[in-house]
Amino acid sequence: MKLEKITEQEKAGPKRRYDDACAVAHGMDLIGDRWAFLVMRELMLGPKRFSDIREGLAGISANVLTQRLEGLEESGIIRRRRLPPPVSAQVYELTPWGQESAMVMRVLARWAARSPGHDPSLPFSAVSLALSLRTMFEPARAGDMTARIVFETEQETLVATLAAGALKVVRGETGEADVTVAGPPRAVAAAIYGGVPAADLIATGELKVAGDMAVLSRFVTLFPLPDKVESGG
Amino acid sequence: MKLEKITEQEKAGPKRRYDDACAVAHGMDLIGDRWAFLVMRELMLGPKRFSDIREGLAGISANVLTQRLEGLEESGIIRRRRLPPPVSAQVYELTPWGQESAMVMRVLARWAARSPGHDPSLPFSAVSLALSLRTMFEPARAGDMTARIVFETEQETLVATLAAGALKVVRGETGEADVTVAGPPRAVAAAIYGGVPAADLIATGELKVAGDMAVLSRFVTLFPLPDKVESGG
DNA sequence: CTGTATCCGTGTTGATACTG
DNA sequence: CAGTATCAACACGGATACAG
Repeated sequence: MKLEKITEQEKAGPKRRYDDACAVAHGMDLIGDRWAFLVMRELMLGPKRFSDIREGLAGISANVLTQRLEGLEESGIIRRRRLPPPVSAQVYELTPWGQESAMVMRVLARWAARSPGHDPSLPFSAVSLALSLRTMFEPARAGDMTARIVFETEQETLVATLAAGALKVVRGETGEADVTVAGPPRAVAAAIYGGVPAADLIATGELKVAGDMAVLSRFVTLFPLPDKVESGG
Repeated sequence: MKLEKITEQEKAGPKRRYDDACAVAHGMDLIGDRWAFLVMRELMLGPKRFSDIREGLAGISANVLTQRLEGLEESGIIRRRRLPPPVSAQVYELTPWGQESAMVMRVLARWAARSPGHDPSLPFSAVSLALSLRTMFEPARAGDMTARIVFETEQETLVATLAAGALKVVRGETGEADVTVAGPPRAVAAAIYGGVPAADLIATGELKVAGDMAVLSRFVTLFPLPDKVESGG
């Protein structure tokens, strides 16, 4: 009976979209489905496999992730690629246009960071840490500082390279560094955004630091958060 | 039996949020609910009443709009205000912080406008037209041009003021203008973004124009759309 | 007239279990 | 590892009825 492959859903896919030519509405059609934008976030540092995406998205279920990946691929935001034989795995990656959504993410994050309802005590992943560094970096504060800092978390290793007033944050690459910081992303965030002295975090065992502490001490001052909105709104 | 007003939902409001400290996730908590960002869009030109918001949002139902307004107010993005007695009506308006989401909207719109899936033939409102003008305006093309153009649509009257390389688009104000354009937002968009000569639109009766046609002819060239992504992605 | 509340059919989401 | 199947809970949209 499976010969009759009924493809009803193909012909009438009345997905719930906004019926609006406005580019804002179309933008929300693209990224507004639940989890969609966070799936894109997970891919911002490079290609990932299904399971790795899922690991970074606490709470998403497999079927929803499948749907979102299909939708994002259909929209041209991501593509799936099969890695060459040595590792026979499939990965998802942003298309060039998909990568340009980084600007949307950045502006949204800077706006949302000012929200009275933003709760920094919630879970925080390595990918989020990397993106937040890119987002909150203030070149003016860096001056001519040069540094290479490695962040080792349970999930990922991040390398931040500061040179010529620009900051690059990528994942993976190991290599020599001025400082190596090991610990959960939350603890790193506490040092950078929470104003908690690195020494305290080391003392409590939350962070382990090897290398030039002075570089780290200065580095953590380069990421000022935008001001919160006053209670009046 | 209605004496026992059970308020279970109040104490445990397990609204579906992302459990994530990442500012991107929080941003989607704020604007990601269906219709939420478009409700904000409707308020970008100034305060509006419930019914007027709803008119700009074809397809939204009254109960959903009520929920969104509550949610946005609780988030500190909008506030409700009661107009003084002469007009005993309630209006909704963006808070100062809510207005700053205009930047998010702008970047999202510019990114989404490049989407292969963007369909400009869908319904298009006066608010969307106003915002798109703000979004796509290219100051470099304006040079030292000065103009005041009035767009009269069925729903709203918009006034675009170009001076000193800056464009202001507001609603309401009538006043003298170099050109007055009357017709549906779609037709105006066709002239500005679709490259359709204004003369054609006048000939077919889609637009009515009074005043200096030369000003209009130049004005429509100031809003280049970002390039679409090539089919390859 | 301006919202708000309730009922209801339907589609989407999310948790668990399961298959290639 | 990479999804699919199933099912319960919820959100959405439409209609209607109600309150100021």
